Amino acid sequence: MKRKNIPSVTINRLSIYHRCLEKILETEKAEEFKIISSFGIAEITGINSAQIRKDLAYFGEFGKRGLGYPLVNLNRELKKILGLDKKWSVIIAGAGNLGKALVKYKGFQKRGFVIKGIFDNNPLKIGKKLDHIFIYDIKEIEKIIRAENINIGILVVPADSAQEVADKMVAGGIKAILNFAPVHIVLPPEIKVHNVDLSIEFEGLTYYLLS
Amino acid sequence: MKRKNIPSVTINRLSIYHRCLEKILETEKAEEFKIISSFGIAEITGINSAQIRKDLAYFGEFGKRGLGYPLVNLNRELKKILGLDKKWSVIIAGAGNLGKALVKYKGFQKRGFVIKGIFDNNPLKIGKKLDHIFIYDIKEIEKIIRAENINIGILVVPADSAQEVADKMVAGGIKAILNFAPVHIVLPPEIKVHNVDLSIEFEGLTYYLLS
DNA sequence: CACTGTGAACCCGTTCACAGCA
DNA sequence: TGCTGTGAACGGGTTCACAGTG
Repeated sequence: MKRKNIPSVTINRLSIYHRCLEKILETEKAEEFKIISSFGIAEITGINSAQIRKDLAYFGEFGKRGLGYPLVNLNRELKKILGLDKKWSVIIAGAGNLGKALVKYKGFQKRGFVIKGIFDNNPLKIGKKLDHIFIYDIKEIEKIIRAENINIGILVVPADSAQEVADKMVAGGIKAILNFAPVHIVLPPEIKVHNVDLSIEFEGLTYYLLS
Repeated sequence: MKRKNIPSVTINRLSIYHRCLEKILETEKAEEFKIISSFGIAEITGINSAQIRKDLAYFGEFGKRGLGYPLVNLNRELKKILGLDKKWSVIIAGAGNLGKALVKYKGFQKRGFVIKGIFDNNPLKIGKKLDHIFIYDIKEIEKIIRAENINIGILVVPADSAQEVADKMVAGGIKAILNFAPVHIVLPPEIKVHNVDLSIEFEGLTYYLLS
């Protein structure tokens, strides 16, 4: 796969296109021949149609000129590109409020993400279950990542311990981390890290409320 | 305030700088004269030092050449710029898992965000409390936004009802919305909307795991 | 000397506009 | 005719490099 020079925002948008198509297929009962144009997707997603065509063109020629994109086929291609045709093993480090919410979020299973365990250092939580998922001692995280061949780690621990836990994840052989802790964590370049920072989103809003 | 032409990513970074300074002041016991350089902040945040200087320069000359930025003063300025020296009234629409997690998240109070109410359409939830915050019928959202002069609405409802609830928020006079629902919502241009899309973050990771 | 503030160069994603094709 | 695919222009954020200054 020639996965080079593709802007990461493009990947984010592919994810939006995919969800858009899924929604249509869900509601309109999969008609094999249905076609959607870049303008149609633009209408729903609010993204510029030229942008959509360019994004898709990075990965192939999925459309038919004069018509548009075959809905079912494009959806399948997007799944493949994003890796959503596979199962992914996930663990969650941190059994706090956000960790709980993520465990219970049903959208993940639907997209092929399987939560294989939760980790915490609180003795009151260790050994219990959260929505049928076992809570392990954080000390075991490295071992279990290796044993279960976990792909993705979700960091929802306090900022102070984020780096430390991330290091353990990497030691266990994890390849990607979604970091909710509000700190910059430093890891080997081959580890893919995405940061989700809720405070930033809030503080961005208040800024604009002042003007 | 000359709040024009400033990239929104700059605002996000200001928020990071602010948190960085807060952290230092917290741990090192506020020394009024302490100075930090753009290189120092760069070290901690992983952001290019020229970038940091340029971001700060949008809002004034806070530093001293040859020395750096006075820690306490810069922190105060950032607070002012981001509007974190004020109290903000917030409501949450949707008492699901994520809504619950947000209510319980203590970082908000610390930053001046006061949650004034939660809204849901589930009769089993209406009238109860979540972490001392009352759960109202979603039908009352417009009324209460107006009565309580709410600034910010958090949308954590299902995608299907996101637009509808957002419209109600706007009708009530809300000025900014943080949208966790995975749909594109259309609102008047004067309403500031930020989207937080967790699925996108996950699907971005799986893409990179394939290459 | 060290570090800020900033014009200029650079880089890269977005948008335009249109040739190509069903 | 209608819409894709794409080269080219555009726009704007990032990085560089250095003058300015305590």
